[in-house]
Amino acid sequence: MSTGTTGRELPAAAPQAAERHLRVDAQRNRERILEAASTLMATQGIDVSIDEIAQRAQVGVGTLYRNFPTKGALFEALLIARVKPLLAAARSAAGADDPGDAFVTFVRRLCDEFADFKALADAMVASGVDLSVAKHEISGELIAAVTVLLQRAQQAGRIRPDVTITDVSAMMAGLSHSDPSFMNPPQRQRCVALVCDSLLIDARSVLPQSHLAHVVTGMR
Amino acid sequence: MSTGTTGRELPAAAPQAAERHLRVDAQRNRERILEAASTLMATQGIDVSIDEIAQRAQVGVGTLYRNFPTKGALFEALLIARVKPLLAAARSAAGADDPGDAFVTFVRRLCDEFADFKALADAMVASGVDLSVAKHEISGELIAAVTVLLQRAQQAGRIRPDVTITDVSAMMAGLSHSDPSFMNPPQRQRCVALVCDSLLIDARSVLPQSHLAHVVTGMR
DNA sequence: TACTATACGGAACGATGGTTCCGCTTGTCA
DNA sequence: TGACAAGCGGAACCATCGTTCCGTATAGTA
Repeated sequence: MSTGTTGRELPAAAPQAAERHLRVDAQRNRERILEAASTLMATQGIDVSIDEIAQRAQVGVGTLYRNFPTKGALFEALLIARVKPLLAAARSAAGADDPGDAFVTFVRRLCDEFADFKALADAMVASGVDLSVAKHEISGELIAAVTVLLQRAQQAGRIRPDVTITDVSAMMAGLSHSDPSFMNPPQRQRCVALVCDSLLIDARSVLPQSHLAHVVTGMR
Repeated sequence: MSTGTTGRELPAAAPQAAERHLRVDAQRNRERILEAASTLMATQGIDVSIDEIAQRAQVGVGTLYRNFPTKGALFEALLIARVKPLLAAARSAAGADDPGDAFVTFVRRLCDEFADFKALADAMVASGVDLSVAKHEISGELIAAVTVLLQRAQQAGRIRPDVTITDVSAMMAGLSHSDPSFMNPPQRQRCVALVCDSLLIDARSVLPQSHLAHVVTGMR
């Protein structure tokens, strides 16, 4: 997929490194691009412009496109790097002693990740498809892992049995809004706690303080 | 414009419409524009292009701009028309016998509205600011009315006391996603039920079926 | 009917943003 | 050190979209 139609051979975003022998400056630039993109997508999400990324990485847009054939490819490369540890976490959580707690912990982590890297939330929201229909391999694996986690927690009698993985996905996507004006990280934590309360059979958590502590906004 | 809950008149839209004496063709075109915009924004949200609206209304873009100086103005005119009945509903709900049920009913209606008119959801999400900080007058009134409704329900011991209006706004905004691939109306209803369960002190609703066309949610 | 203020249509404009092209630079290797 | 493939930068291209402008059409009126 994504071979440049011009026949210009490009190091593919994901399965590179091994065969391809990059010149040292090219290697350095590639890393710069990834770092810049990661930083910017963390705060601005998918809406960062290519120009801005290239500028921050101190390369020209041409260089960026030599490494990643489209904006989507760059985006995906970063996303996969983010999702992989989540996948591992979900799998290990599924084997935990208390699947109920493990589930809640994982959901919390997922939402923290959204807060740390807006692009991830954007991906889940804008093309929520990816995570519920397993369009991409990695997304499919994640959703599969979370499904197992959810089932274990339900079998253990901790999560209400009528909740589906689609419900969970949808709620997570809902919490992914990153409009900082009111869905800031502390607020998100409160909402996560509420959502978890609704999923758990016998829980009523103490809501974390809202933005009084760290965040200064004009509200309230 | 699908749900004919009540005669939701399309707006006379602007304050100046009263004194201005429009030519009959101009009047007709204005109505066509509002109708086209309403239809398109219901499904596509704020992202509809002006060209598309003008085309559907069978007028030129110039005509559209003569009636509404910016895209935002047109958008706002439609939005106000949508929010007004909601405002009335919130106010009347605040005086209901059982504020807890009234609160839940209102929240459900709000989400239905999102499903029927994506632009409303977009407004709440993209500039969620409007509803939580009362940037616009009508938004401020709505949030004030819902605040009263929430407080009554809390005083009646139905809604957990640690929940704030900001929590409610944030959750509502979260549920406003309209990616039809997985946050379709039936799915949204399930999520609304879950959210309501998390807000209520002593409730565990029966989740509506996800694939049925119309659903009855029984609250206990 | 003739006149004119009002309204109309849609080409053109300017901003934005992703993508391509190509002349120039530089790392690498013999 | 010299040659050249690999890599670089960024102007230019193209598509989209909100908005403006202006020559033309017509409703309303005398």
